Amino acid sequence: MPEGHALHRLARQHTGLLAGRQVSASSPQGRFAAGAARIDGQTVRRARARGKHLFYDFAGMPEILHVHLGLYGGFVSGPPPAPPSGGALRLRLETDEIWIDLRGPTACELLDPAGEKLILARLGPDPLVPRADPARAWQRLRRSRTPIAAALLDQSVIAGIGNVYRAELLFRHRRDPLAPASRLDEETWQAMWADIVALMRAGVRRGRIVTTEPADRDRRSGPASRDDAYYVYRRQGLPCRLDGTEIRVAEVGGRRLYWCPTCQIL
DNA sequence: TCTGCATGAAAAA
DNA sequence: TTTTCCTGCAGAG
Repeated sequence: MPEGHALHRLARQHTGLLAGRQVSASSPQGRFAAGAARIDGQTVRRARARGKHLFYDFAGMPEILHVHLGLYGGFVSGPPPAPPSGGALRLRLETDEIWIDLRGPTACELLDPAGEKLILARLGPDPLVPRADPARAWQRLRRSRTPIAAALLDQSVIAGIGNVYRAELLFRHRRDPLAPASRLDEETWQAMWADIVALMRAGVRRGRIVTTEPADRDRRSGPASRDDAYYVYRRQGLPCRLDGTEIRVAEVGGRRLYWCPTCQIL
């Protein structure tokens, strides 16, 4: 489930649950045993998200916990008592009031501040970070001959967009996904940036991605089914919502891309 | 119960 | 460009 909105939501949630609290940490699976031992007994300052990365700061130590969920990773949390720690449980954090389990992450490691800086340095602007600078992304896009659909997934261009947001953003702006990124004009890019900021903020509020209706504050839930929540994502073979053309699918940038070949011609 | 696929990205080649 | 990480789910049987 993790595109950028999900990570920002987790950061907010985990800050609320852990900030100012001393945590017990363990790695029943063993793969993060040394790191968990270092964290054990520390007081959490806060959790932060940048793109699809999570960072946890601690009050009494300079190291930072870095988590990247990748495709499979996920958190589960709840009130005590914690369930038996079976399976590949990479990290469990516990306070008197909450347990948080992390399974299957691509990255779960302790970094020094320089290591964190290295990761942040290779991330493009994150639409969910206030005052993030879309011009940094524009400087990359305007010179890139790769398909716009591949460029949008490149985290060093924009941080936080995943396969759902890229397909939906391209549809909403009628862009041919296979056209070179450099074909965009600056005005279009600014409109796309404003749109992805609004879409992802709505995603944080709702806890899910919905691109087919306005980001209305009062309608937290949105459409009942996934099919109604998207214009093109995973709708291959179904009729386009706007003109009825069959939605297509192809591998672009290493992931499956969905688009309407008649609506998206700009 | 089994199989294939999935919202990601680094390492290997 | 391909492989690997190795979880969870939906759909088939």
